[in-house]
Amino acid sequence: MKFLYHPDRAELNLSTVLYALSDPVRLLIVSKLSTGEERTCGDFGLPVVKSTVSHHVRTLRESGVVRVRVQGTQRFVSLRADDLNDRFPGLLAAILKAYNVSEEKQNLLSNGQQS
Amino acid sequence: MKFLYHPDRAELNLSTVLYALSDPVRLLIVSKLSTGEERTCGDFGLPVVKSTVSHHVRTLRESGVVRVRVQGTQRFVSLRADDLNDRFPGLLAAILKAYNVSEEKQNLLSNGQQS
DNA sequence: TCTATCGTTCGATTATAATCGAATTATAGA
DNA sequence: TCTATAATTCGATTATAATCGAACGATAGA
Repeated sequence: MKFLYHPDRAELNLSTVLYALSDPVRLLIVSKLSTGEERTCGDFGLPVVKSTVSHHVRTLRESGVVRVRVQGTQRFVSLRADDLNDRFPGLLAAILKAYNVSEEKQNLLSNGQQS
Repeated sequence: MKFLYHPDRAELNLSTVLYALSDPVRLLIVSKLSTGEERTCGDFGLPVVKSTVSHHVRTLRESGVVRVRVQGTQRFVSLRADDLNDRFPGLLAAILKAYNVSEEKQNLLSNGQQS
């Protein structure tokens, strides 16, 4: 069984988090997690193959943006909203709000698959 | 005389802006501009050579984070706070606040020069 | 016109990362 | 034990970018 590294709340680094959130695919993942519910890796409906999804989820996890929980053959991914809010108050909300009014999601999905 | 490209307010792109802000040197530049005053490129006191400063200022300009104004042999750089606030309300403030309470500035400057 | 200053550009190096497909691992369930 | 499923890892490719030093360009001022 693999150990999945997650940085502690106090170790969250601003540039690292901003970098993790600066990729369109990863922004889409975070947007889909913003309801607060968990999703499995296969459940994101992303326009990239599964090994690429795995790479992006790992980047988000190692930066501290998401938490990954193993159950059986699946990984349940959730937003670390509380930790992010503690360290960077208002940041996640501002990014999600900006993302939702932008057309970035549409740009990404118009060449890929749907919700 | 060179024409300096600046994206319009409406063209600001979230992932591009986040990427521009995900570099420690560029975060330091933005932090120093956050008083609202202009600075020249040579005036940032960064721990990198001037060609690297030029590269970072260009990245910030082309992403829409800063405006660059030419006067004589100098470039006056300022934050596009109004444009960023219009498109991404709260984002800049959250990032600056997070940056100021972090130790990233210290990390960067401890190996370089001061203020 | 000469020179110093400010900044950009260029070329090179090095590092990082986004992406894919194939192979692999781990687990649940028949 | 066998098989299907979920996801990771690996290797390769391609692209991007951070950094430096050297050369260049533009301008102000002597």
